[in-house]
Amino acid sequence: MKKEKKPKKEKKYLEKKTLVIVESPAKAKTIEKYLGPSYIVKASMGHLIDLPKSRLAIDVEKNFEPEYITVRGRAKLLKELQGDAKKAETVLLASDNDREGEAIAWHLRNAITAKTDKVPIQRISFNEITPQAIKDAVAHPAAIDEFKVNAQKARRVLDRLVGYNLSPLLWKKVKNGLSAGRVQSVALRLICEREKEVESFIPEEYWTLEADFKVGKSSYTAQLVSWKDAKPELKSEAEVNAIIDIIKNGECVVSDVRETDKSVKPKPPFTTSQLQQTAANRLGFTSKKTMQIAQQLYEGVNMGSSRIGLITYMRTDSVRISQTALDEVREWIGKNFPKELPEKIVEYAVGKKAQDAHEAIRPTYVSYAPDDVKEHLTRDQLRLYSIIWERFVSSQMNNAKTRTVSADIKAGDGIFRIAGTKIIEKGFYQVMKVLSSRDEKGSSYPALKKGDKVKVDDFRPEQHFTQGPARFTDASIVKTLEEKGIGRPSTYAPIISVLLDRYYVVRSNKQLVPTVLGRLINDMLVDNFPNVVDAGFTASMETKLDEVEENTINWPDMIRDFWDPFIDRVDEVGKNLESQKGSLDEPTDKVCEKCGKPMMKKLGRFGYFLACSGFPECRNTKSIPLAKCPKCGGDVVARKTKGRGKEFYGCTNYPDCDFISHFKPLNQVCPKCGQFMVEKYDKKNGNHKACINPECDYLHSSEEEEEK
DNA sequence: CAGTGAGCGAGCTTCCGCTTGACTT
Repeated sequence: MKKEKKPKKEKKYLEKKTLVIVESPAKAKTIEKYLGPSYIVKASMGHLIDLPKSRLAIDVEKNFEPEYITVRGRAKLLKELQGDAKKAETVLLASDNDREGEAIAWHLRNAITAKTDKVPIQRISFNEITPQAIKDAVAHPAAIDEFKVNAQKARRVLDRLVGYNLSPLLWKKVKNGLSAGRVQSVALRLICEREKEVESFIPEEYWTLEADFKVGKSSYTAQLVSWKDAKPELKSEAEVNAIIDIIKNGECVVSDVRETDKSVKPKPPFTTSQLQQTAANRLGFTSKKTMQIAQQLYEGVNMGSSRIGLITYMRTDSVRISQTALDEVREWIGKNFPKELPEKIVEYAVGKKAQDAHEAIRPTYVSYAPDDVKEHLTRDQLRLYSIIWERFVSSQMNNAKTRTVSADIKAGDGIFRIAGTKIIEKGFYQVMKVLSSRDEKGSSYPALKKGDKVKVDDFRPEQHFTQGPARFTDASIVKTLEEKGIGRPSTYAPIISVLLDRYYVVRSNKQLVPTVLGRLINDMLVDNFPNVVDAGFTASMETKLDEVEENTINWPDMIRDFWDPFIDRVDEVGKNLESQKGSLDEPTDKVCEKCGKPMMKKLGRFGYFLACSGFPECRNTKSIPLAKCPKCGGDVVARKTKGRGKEFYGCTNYPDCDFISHFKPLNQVCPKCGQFMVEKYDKKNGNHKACINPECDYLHSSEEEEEK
């Protein structure tokens, strides 16, 4: 509203400035502070120019020339940057120092030179946001690396060709709206193959034997670790009883007592994948939730009067730490735990596949310990910040040391062992609150001496079954993808989300379980495109991209080698493969209440539903009944909340009946009270079944037995 | 820790990788 002369003055002032363009706005703010008033720093917020979404936009006849357009919704920002560039004295493109960043710089340069050829444009790069690193970068501008840009172009074109040819094939053969791609289809394959292993696993019975030994007043429980000089392999109760019979009346003597010290190293600071894994395992966060909260910590939290970014950038594949941060953390450790400060900086190896554009995820200021900031954070923010802070600080502290005392008790031909472990030098554990509660407890040492005569008090034989492979979780799929070089820090969480969105996979008690649809798609892809939906495909792509980057091969040649056989195969499968449409509609034993025909289970836009098999004559549909409502006897069905689309379970008689639960009903009735059972998960009991009735305490572990 | 609440039956979907707000079609 105020009209003053200021804008004009400022405009003139801007003319003399250097325009710096980075990717992230939070980064822009920090860098502007470091560079001072003669620089103006703006953010591109990722790619502004890309392939259009609505069509292939690659001319396969003309060397795979991509047709680039301004990304929808980004025209305004691009114009603004072009305008700023025109006014500026120099433009420095400071997008991330990796393949994608180089491409962003290239697109920006092209877009700016299309408007003006007066302003000099150069590329700068840095791998950490510290005043020194930024000043160094500005002092050494360079040209855009065209070969690196070509490598990104090749990657982009390849992914587009794969995704936009395989997906329509699925629309034609299975169902509209489905998708396939170099990354998501491999992730799906991993999950499906693991499921097959889970299914084909046959548990085998085995037994362990523990015995209680009495020594004076105290009693020790020891485990049989050796029988006739070999590891005991007890397959049945009879075998265990045979051993018990032999040794029950014999003499027992402590044959050996050993003390072993072990050094425990702290873990390296977090990369994105490690953060997601640890947050999933320790805090129960999904990858998506971890990234959302990390973003909040990165963007900053209101602390008193100012807003402070608490962590460094959260999408990184590197464990590298800036010298500034190392100096700071060593000073902090020296002040607070002087005995735990190592002589030298602790070094961690950066992964071979890492592009290393950013530092590890660490607190921006070590001096903000979790306790100091807790009143400014939500519970989840605090928990995530705590594991980041602890992981970083501990990574530069001394090792911890544990001592294990183990005693062997000889009983006939058997050796029973008892061991106790304690931490004898706390080292880095001293800053670990969230992470170490379990490790730190330890157990007491057995007070036994060699030669002590002991008496068996009791035998405790126990039956076990070998455990099959575990299904993937957010943590383990991200770990596996990273190990295989599939996906990037910015995509790990979205990969899981897309598999869930397509109904290829469901999450059940934190486990990723493929659906019938997911398995059908996977079988189809593996049968017809085994070399594309394979981790090896990405590995060989990366090798070739490196060659493009070194200019030893041309990117269109690389694509051509892949394309010719691929498109032939796509055409062949399109012609010859039988359509699977409708094969996913499962018959059910439910009967349509309108016409009496059986109902079918179908997958629609909003998930599974029941539809009358008399369609289109009878258009009756309904939600899938999961259980009987304990309040009114109606059907309990899955619903989604309006906001975040989180699933919950309610009665179809709503609003007449207000029954609701967020636990998933099982197809099972409580033997104690007759209400339905639900899946629950908590730290204490793990995955288990429980009765929905709050008055009823029936509960049992799902590990106990498989009911047929 | 509490609170959570359509309609789906067809045409226009989809990739991977960067990054954050969200012009109203």
